[in-house]
Amino acid sequence: MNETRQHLTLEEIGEIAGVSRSTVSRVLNNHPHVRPEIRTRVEEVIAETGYLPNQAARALVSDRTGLIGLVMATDVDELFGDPYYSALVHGIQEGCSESDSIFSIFPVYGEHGETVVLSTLVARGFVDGVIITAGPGSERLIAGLRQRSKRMVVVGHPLDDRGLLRVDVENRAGSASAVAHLIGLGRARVGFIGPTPEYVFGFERLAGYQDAMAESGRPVDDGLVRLEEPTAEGGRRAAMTLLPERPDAIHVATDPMAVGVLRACREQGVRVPDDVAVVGFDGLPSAPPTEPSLTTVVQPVNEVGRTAVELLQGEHTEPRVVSLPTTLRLGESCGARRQQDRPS
Amino acid sequence: MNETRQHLTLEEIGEIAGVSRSTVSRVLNNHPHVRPEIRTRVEEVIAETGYLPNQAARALVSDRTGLIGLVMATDVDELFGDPYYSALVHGIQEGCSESDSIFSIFPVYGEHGETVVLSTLVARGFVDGVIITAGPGSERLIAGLRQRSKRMVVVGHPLDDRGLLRVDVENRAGSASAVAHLIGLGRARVGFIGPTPEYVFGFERLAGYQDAMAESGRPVDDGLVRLEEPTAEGGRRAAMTLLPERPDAIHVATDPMAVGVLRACREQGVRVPDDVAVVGFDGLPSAPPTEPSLTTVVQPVNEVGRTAVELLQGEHTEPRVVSLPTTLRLGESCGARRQQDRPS
DNA sequence: GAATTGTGAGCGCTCACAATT
DNA sequence: GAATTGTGAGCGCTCACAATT
Repeated sequence: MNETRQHLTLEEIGEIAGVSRSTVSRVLNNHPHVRPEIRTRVEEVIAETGYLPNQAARALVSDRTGLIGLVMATDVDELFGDPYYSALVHGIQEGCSESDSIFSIFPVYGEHGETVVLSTLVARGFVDGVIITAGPGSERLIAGLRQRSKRMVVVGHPLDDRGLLRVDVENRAGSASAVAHLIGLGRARVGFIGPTPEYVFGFERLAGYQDAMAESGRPVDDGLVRLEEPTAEGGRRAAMTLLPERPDAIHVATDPMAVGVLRACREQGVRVPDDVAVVGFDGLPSAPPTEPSLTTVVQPVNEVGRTAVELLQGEHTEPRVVSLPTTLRLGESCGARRQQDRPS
Repeated sequence: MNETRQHLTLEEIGEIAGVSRSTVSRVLNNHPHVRPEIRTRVEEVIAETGYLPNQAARALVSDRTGLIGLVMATDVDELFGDPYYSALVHGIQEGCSESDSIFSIFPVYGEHGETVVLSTLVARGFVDGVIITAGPGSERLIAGLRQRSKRMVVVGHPLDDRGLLRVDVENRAGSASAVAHLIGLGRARVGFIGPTPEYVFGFERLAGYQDAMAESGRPVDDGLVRLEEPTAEGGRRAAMTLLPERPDAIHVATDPMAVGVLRACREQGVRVPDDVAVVGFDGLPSAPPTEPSLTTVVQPVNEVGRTAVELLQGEHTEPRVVSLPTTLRLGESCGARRQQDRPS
């Protein structure tokens, strides 16, 4: 049993291989200018001894750890089970494995946790860069990180977006395309249901709705707009007060809210898509299916994750926003398919 | 704007405060033997400058990082949404914040990821210790970590359990108590549905079932035992072949499987608990509710997480298993409540 | 003489440069 | 003289010890 000795050093490996620590270091880091037979010998010794370089020493001199951290300021119970995080983590994983970084998630809990993350984790040492998602729970953390972190990429849109390196999706254009689609299907009274104002993406999606309405020459009727908490229950509540206004289409700013809207329609005997067409926003891979299936604006969360890693790796330190385009995915809830099915 | 300078050192802080780097270090690490006024002055300078110690340098000399890593060998899509991980992460969080460690999750993907974790992460440097859950997907990783890691705690029971520091729950006693409960309610033909043999906990829970049957003097009828994949669908399949044997009770080794069993009963017109009593195993906080509500053996996953951290912090390096007791939580599916409701 | 402070060395690497082939 | 190797210094801390009050 080739007992891996606890603390071999470069120096000792060099001694065994009959070279200096520098040469071993060169082999380890794939530097050129090492004679092939020496390289082979050193590699053999490394394999035999099971030597692994001390990361702390490496980090001390190179000021890099190779770690990328996703800071999750949300409560654990929420983040587990959230299809958005699932997709985002997936994308970040891909990005990290392409760039040979190690991906780690730091679940942050309470103010104490925030302090720890701010100080120990990021500001001095543990990670080369940090990815953090925007949202009401992370505003303070982002503010704190802004001053200290060498590298931070924010996913989404925090209230205070000054001077950030950000990745986002085209919320406004995405919602506009959804509403334009509904209008194109002949819907006349298009409503909007979205989250309360602390969610910036909700604002942007509302703006997209207004864009498309204005574009089509329709009056933007604030009576057809409802803002609620971005959950299924919030969507249901919003729909309960919106349906009496007799909309014939609703653009819902998040899929979970759209699930609530569908539920409200069922409860009220409103047929989807016949009476009301519904188009959501999110289109996450692991979201549960709905009945009828949901037409929705798909945000490329996987791409968002990969892009966040790329930005973190890149050289640019100046503020920058990368905005990724969305796509409209047709389901049954908007009535488009049915129309296609009809003989023309 | 008090621009945080990028790389202040202990030495520089000392210079500003008019003391040596040693004194600053003592203040930072709360060592005794520092004159109060000096301590105050140093603390002021630290606060003003926003100084934070370099973690790499600290780790290099102290051989500790303060990081504890949860290695997740499962596919991300699975682990997100799994109530077990959710509860476990919660417990580990609590344990870490009590012991002033930083908690990080390392999602591992594919063989490349395994190598990275083995070498870079654990063996030399990044984390002080590693927590990893047992399961078919993590056997190889555990084997690899076993030789290298200074500290590893395995949660659950891997096939190869030699020489490990482990935390587990009392699977056998828990299942035995469930079955004893069913027998005590007057059920005569008690069946067992559990996972296929690569899941060690399934074995143990089966053994508990057999214990309780033997204890009550009943024959252990293998015709009443079904092993399937540990999912709702697996549970349903198992029940489909077990129900024709006319059991009047079933102990199901995992709650997700029990959900499938309930579904099968519904499909077959078998009433729960009237015709068949069902007792599950898991009792996770964020598991979705069932109809009827499930009587189940509750494993203290939160405690498991905390205990894992404690073991990691502790001084013992000799192999050791901590086994935490389960509790039986009554729901409607076993018929106990109904009996209590009856006038006696 | 006990409490407080500073000095020297060293943790294990990487990098620039000098020394070797 | 170009390719290859080794030496010295230093990254920013902590610890043992010596020196100071």
